[in-house]
Amino acid sequence: MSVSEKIDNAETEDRPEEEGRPRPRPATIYDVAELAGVSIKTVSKVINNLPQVSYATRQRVSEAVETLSFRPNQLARGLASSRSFMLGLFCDAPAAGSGYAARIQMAMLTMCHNEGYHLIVECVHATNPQVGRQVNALVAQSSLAGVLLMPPLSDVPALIAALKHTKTPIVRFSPGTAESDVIDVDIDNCAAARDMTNYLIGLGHRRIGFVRGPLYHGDAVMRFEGYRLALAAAGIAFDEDLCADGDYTYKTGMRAGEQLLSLPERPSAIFASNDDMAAGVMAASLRFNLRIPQDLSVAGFDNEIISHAMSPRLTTCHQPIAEMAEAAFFAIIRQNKKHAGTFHLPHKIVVRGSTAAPGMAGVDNDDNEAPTPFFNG
Amino acid sequence: MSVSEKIDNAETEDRPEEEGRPRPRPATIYDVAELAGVSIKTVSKVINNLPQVSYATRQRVSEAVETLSFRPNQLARGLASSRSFMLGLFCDAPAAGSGYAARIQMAMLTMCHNEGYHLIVECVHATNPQVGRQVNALVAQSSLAGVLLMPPLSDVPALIAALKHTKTPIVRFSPGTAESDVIDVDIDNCAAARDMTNYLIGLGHRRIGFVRGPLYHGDAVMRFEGYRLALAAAGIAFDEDLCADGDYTYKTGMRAGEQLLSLPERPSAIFASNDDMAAGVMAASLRFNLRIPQDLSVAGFDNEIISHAMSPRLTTCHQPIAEMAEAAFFAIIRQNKKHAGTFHLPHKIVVRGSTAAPGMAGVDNDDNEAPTPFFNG
DNA sequence: CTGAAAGCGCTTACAG
DNA sequence: CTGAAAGCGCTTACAG
Repeated sequence: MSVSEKIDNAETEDRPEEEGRPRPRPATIYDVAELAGVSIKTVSKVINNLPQVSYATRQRVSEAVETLSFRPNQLARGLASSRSFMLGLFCDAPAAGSGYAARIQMAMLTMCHNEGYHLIVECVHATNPQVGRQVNALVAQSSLAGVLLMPPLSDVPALIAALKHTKTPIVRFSPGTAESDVIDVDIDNCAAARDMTNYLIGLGHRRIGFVRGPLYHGDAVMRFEGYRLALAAAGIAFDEDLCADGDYTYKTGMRAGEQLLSLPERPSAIFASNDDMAAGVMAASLRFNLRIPQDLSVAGFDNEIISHAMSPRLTTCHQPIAEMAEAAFFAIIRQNKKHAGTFHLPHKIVVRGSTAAPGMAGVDNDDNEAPTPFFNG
Repeated sequence: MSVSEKIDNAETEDRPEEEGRPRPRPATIYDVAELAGVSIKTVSKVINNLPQVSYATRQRVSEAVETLSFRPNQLARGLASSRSFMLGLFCDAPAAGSGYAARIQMAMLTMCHNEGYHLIVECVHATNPQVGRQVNALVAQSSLAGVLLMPPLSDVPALIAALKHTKTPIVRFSPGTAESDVIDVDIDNCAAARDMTNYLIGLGHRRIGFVRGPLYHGDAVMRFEGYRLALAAAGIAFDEDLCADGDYTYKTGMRAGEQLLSLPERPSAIFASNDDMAAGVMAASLRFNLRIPQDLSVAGFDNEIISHAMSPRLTTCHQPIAEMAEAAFFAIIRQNKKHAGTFHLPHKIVVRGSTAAPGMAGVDNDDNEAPTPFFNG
């Protein structure tokens, strides 16, 4: 089929079927080379932005690309170079902590779009013993440029081992365990939880309840640790009775809140490991007829959209999602696992109306907000 | 680096460097054919479950596959057959209505995983005039087996035209406009909103407020239509003053609630087009010191997790997410756009504590729940 | 029931 | 600065 025929056909798409005409096949690198009067090698250089092509030639090729609406076939490219422009994003069930995962995904999507990559999302079950097989089946088959692990997958040794075996660069978000030859991206969850606890202590709280997250989440472990460190530093004895367990869902947060508020001597503040659970605590406080923050201060973690959507709005800890996604992306693309290590991005305590000194009414000041938008920002 | 050197390196990954050993290159179809003593054609048949291979041969090939941990390279497969095992999921920014989109994505992930497909998620901006180019760059390049359009992308003509041009099967979720040669999957939003309105009317409500969703969302249009039809059928005059606008976010729901509750003669019930906005309405009602449902009934739509996570829990309309994903998946895979048309899946009104007859206390009965889980179910 | 050969559309040494 | 050729790992008519 000649180039002109092809061009012709592409145009016929909206008209009724015409016979005797070959079907519009997308233009290939050969078509471009022919139209530009160069070899395919030269075209390849141009579309890959490689040097050593004269300006005039580059220009001519670009025009041909434009004329033919040529788009290099990613499959062929990947096959020939054994490196695809695809990143794998592996996540567990989204039920728990879904806000964080969804925001990371969105931010990664933006990065990929800007840089010409694509994101393959895969659902992997942390507890599946076949996890290694599943990983190989995907990674080996598709020469993924890298794999991003969302918690709690960041801490599944079998998964990481399988991934390392395939030589795929790995980025783990918010891991709780150490691992060699991988890139870790998170905030310092321990320091952040310590900061939040210190803030509550600074307000005058002494009996501070804590709602733990699921301990197979590394970040949940670190946040609990930060809480304890802050108490210790302030000379407040740790009291297991002031701790309750949740799995990062609203419902378990509510149960935990009921448990803590049923104590003979109830806490004056409750710090939940994430915003969903903090929302549950606030719901529980209604049943005890407690005013927030006069009778009970509540703090969350993550700066999820829900933390904004309550009344009073929730004091929480902001994670710089977009920056984390950007760090992960470039670490995986550019450094190709040579620069394994940890990226600790800065967190920020966001004070809103749900916390105050014991017995005091709250102040909910919009100016306290992080200036960055919640999503994509 | 020579091939043998390369092979060498991979093998040594966990052990100290060994010399003289070829590197573990992933097994190819040739390796399998050699080990099984057959041609690659036969191997191809076996791995693709094609007929006309004797049982004994199939057995031998399968063993070789197992022994070598062979996984067919998806890139090569896609290139050779010009059909990949990848589906594209296109969504707009996730801010509004993100719950629905996230749940669809999760359900599609499960479908893909079960059926050996992969999901490429792409962020497309409905208002981007270059939308056609963006689509081509992805679809044409990767021979996607099909593309799933999430609202509001379901109603972006330029996008759909570009997609049709590439001959890719298209599934639209919850579209508001008609389109030929595509597969549509949704519930009957109009009938569902009518059912909900009828339910409120049946409770004795006459002044029923309505919070519209963004009208570039087809489902928002249909839900508004259903509300009006129900009023008309009951002989209740439509009153634009009882309507307010939102964009499916909590915040706009709260504003809409404030607007409607500030009316001289305020509504006894408010039906919001989605759960997030209904939650906003409930928050607004607090500021007016209204008890729910005694002073105000509130209904939402979608049966999002948030509808469960409020007190009282929200009366809403359940969408069968998993069934929608399944219908979409098989429509795209099997029917390959030959059977274009609409799949209307059944909705279900879920009555909870936020609605009651005017002046009456609510009943929140767990048994009213749809027995299906929220996610994946 | 099975094989040998061509081809999918690129990239990549190797030459010049 | 550019070209001709081999090869990535599959599928698919075409033969038998």
